[in-house]
Amino acid sequence: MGTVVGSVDDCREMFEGSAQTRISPFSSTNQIGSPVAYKLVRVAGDGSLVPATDEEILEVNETDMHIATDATSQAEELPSRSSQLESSEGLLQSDNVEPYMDQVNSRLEYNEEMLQEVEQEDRIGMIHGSQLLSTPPDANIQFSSNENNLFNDEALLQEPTPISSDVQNECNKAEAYSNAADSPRETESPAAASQKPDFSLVRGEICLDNLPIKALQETFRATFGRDTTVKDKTWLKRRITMGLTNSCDVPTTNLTIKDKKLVANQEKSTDMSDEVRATNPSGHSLRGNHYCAGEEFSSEERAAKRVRKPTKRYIEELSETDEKQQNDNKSVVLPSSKDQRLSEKSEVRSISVSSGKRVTVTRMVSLAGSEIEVPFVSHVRRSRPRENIMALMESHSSCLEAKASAGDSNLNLNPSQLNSDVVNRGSVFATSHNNNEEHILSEVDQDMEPEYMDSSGNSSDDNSNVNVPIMQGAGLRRKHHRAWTLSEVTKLVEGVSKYGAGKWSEIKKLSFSSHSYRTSVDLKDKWRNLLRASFAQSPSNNMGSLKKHGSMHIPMSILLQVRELAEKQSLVPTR
DNA sequence: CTTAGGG
DNA sequence: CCCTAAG
Repeated sequence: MGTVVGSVDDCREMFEGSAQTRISPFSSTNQIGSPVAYKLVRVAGDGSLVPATDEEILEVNETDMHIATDATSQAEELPSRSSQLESSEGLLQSDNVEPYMDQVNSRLEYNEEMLQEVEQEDRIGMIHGSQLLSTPPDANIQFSSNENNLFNDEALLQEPTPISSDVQNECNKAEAYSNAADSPRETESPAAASQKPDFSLVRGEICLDNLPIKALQETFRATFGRDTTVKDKTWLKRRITMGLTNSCDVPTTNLTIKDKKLVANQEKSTDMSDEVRATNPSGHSLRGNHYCAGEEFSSEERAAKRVRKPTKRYIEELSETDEKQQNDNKSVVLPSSKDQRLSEKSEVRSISVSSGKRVTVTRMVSLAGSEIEVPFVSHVRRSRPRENIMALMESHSSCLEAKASAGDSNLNLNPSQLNSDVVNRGSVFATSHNNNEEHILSEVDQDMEPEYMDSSGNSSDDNSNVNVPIMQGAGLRRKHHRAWTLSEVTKLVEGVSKYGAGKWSEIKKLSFSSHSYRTSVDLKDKWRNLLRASFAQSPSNNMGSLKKHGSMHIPMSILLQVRELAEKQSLVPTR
């Protein structure tokens, strides 16, 4: 439907050429790159699977599944799909994209049709069993066209604005979409098909238990289209099973596969149509979604004994894991102090409070070959570093399943990272000081804060609601935004008057000792803004109408002070 | 690490 | 706010 669909060869070419980074608005990035498409899904109440949005994926990345420990809230917060639909639609409207609605709706219907077709095909394929692979070539094309439509629809839903040039975002999105649109026919992505893996091994019913490692490896290759050197039988079986069933819900016990499905592993094809619409771009319900992969894993993990759970990161990095990992694991890189700054209390709270009793939350970490138990802590990286890391990783692996190198063992680069994180935050926990600290401090701030509130109504800033708004819609930037308080501004001004502009670290140390956040850079920036404001407003006092409504109205007194100081400083640069 | 500036 | 280049 208007979407350009490349032939299988095209897909392959794109795939091999690492075309993931290529972004074409309408030809739709064909991100079937990896032969294995892991779905990040959320399990709805009825057991059906709902694809994760890209935001969810990000969230999961960040918060991992520590939220999953809070089992009760999950159930409560679990939104029905219909409500998600509503919210998503409401979102659309509020985003002023009504013009798109008709189009979107029609497209959705269309997709439903397509999905049903696919479903049918799937059934046929199942009936014919071994003929799955010999399905007409156009079947693939049809499918991918469907997927492309999905992609576009989602794009419309989430981002009425033209596709951004943000490669990273795009990649994530692409991931999510490919996930959402993945057909029940899992491994049969065009790319995989083009590589013609030997499916003879994975067809029909297989009892992996009886296979020798060699055969398992073979099967692995057939399933994922790449070789593996892993010798762990259990691991192999799990991986293969997961690949075949396209699910992570793979108990270690029952490894029999029928028709590419785990026995008693109900498919979700019927939900596909819902999924199309249910993908909620809204950040609100994300709370409830956090556990998406979490619950499944955690519950399963218990049954799965010691088998390392395939977290998302694990899966992601497994592909690019290599021999060197062994060495890397030894050296635990301690996070920079910058990482620690801004250990958001919201995080801390969510762990210590929401999980109520501090159960010895531990998680298995495979380190240097053996698995160790470490205090469970989310490797949340709310602060910059995480993004940077991701960016770096992105630039290297660039979303696409990395080289076909297979993990040599259960461990990979992750544990080290994770571990360092754990160490870091673990100490924070031990000296649970940090948690209180901020609260106390913020109280201090509040005490001298019963000040005015302005149009933005934000004097509550600081301590309380720092919940980083999960900006849905366009701009995902601004990870943490704390509105500057009047008291803060005042402090800043007086700090500048005392120590002079430019002595940000001094000011921070002496006047902002209570505000853990607000780095010297922040102060500098704020001061710059204040200057700008103070000067922009003076020439003509009729600036009122032009003033931005969102920002705080800084009292004239302060503005005047600022200007005064500014002039003073400009005359005597250093003093 | 701290500043200064550009984005 | 974020990111970086420079002391």
